[in-house]
Amino acid sequence: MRAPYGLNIIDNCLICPVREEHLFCNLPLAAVQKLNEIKSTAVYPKSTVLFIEGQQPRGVFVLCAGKAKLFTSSSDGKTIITKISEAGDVLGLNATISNRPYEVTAEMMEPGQANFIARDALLEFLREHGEVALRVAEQLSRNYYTAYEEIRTLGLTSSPSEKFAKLLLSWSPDRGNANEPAHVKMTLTHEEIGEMIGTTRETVSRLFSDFKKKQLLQTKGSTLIIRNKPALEKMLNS
Amino acid sequence: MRAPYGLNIIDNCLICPVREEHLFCNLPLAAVQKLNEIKSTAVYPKSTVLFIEGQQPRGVFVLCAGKAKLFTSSSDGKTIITKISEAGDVLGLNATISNRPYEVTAEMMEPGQANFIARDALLEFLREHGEVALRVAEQLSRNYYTAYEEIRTLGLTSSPSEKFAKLLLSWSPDRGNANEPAHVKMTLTHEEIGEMIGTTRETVSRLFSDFKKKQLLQTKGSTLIIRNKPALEKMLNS
DNA sequence: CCCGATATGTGACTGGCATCACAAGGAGCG
DNA sequence: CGCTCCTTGTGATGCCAGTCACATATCGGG
Repeated sequence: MRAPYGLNIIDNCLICPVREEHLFCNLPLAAVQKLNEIKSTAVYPKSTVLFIEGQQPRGVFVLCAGKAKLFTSSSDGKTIITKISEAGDVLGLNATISNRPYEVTAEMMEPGQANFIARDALLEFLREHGEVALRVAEQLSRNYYTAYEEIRTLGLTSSPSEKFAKLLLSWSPDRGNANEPAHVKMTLTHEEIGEMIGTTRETVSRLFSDFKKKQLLQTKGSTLIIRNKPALEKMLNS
Repeated sequence: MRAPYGLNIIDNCLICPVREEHLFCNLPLAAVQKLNEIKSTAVYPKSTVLFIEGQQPRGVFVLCAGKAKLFTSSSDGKTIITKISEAGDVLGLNATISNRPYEVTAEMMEPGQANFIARDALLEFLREHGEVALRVAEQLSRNYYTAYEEIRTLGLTSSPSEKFAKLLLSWSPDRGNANEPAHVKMTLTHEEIGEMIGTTRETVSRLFSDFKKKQLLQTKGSTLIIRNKPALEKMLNS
């Protein structure tokens, strides 16, 4: 099956390639089948906005393919990106469960596909499948942890360079020799990086220069080579 | 029944004065009775640390009386207070549910009392009482919202004065005539206020001077009088 | 392959806030 | 009552990062 934007549509959760790894994808067969019934699938082009911060929650989106950025903005235009979501992630869960407005805006960064599950159907599903409700609670507390990481970064990390180092480390694979250069595909603009660490485009640009001069970093097209992980770690304080 | 520190002990959840309002306090009778069995009550003096960020979670604390501050610190000593908890609040829920280290330290700000529920007992209780699990999920998503508020404050609110205005507004009662001065009991030091809005003691002191000069604010002993709420609101950007 | 739009590099300037320093209130306690 | 410790007020100083401005590079679509 072929969709626009050159994607293969995944229309059955039972045979989803990311089924094993994620919240709604690793459940008893009966539950997955039920989920498969109440979801609706759609394909989205780049820059599609799935939902906007402040909207009443209509339901959750399970991202099947593509990346999405979650961000929140102030009225004067300042923006912070709180998360880059990938396939398997569930978007809008907190708002949907608590029936409060979406706390972020979700926007596709590349073409992708998502399953939508309406709020009512989800809540009914959770009431029927009590074991999944606890899983949802666990997912929510994972989200909470991520949020706390962000709070620490924003509140305890004073300098942009430290935040930048932190971000680079979060990108570099955990495993692998610490002293061996790590290669990372970088798909964000300097502007977006700035929105992730709470600084300006210009500062990010200067940070790249600095870090390259200090042999911490190297770029090759859109590939980023992290040359000195231990040195980056030494820059952290939290 | 009398306890040290001049507090009355509340040893039965069934007759707890805050029973109606909060997570574990507004449940079917059978559930409350079960909770009452698995909890253990203790009284804590000021400055007691209930748990420390990074520790493996032992269980949750239900605060029955007194206030506690939740905060996280970096290794170089910088601290941010993320929440002031009051009677009825459940502390350590996220860590306990997800079995990850406590994400904050909880410290009593005044003498108080708390019920402790061990992790194993709590999880068993939740499995038996499925309806409560969903309530827990709701509570977790409320926590998540609070965390997001904090992220917005830290990330989108640039100037200390704006953050300070935000804090003052969060203290002033929602109801009541907007133009009428609101009286608030202030129990925090400037240092602690600084830790709440991510600035220094000195800056907080100067903010008080400024705001008083601008007729926004007035102090009378430890009572704080917010004189011009609309003007404070106009200072916000998010 | 070309062109407009978008992204990036870099200099100059400036202001707000952290930092340091010290003085002066205020509370608790013997 | 007077001591000490904690908290608060306020000046002087310096620096980092935001802002503005403009040049250059790179991307993507026709």
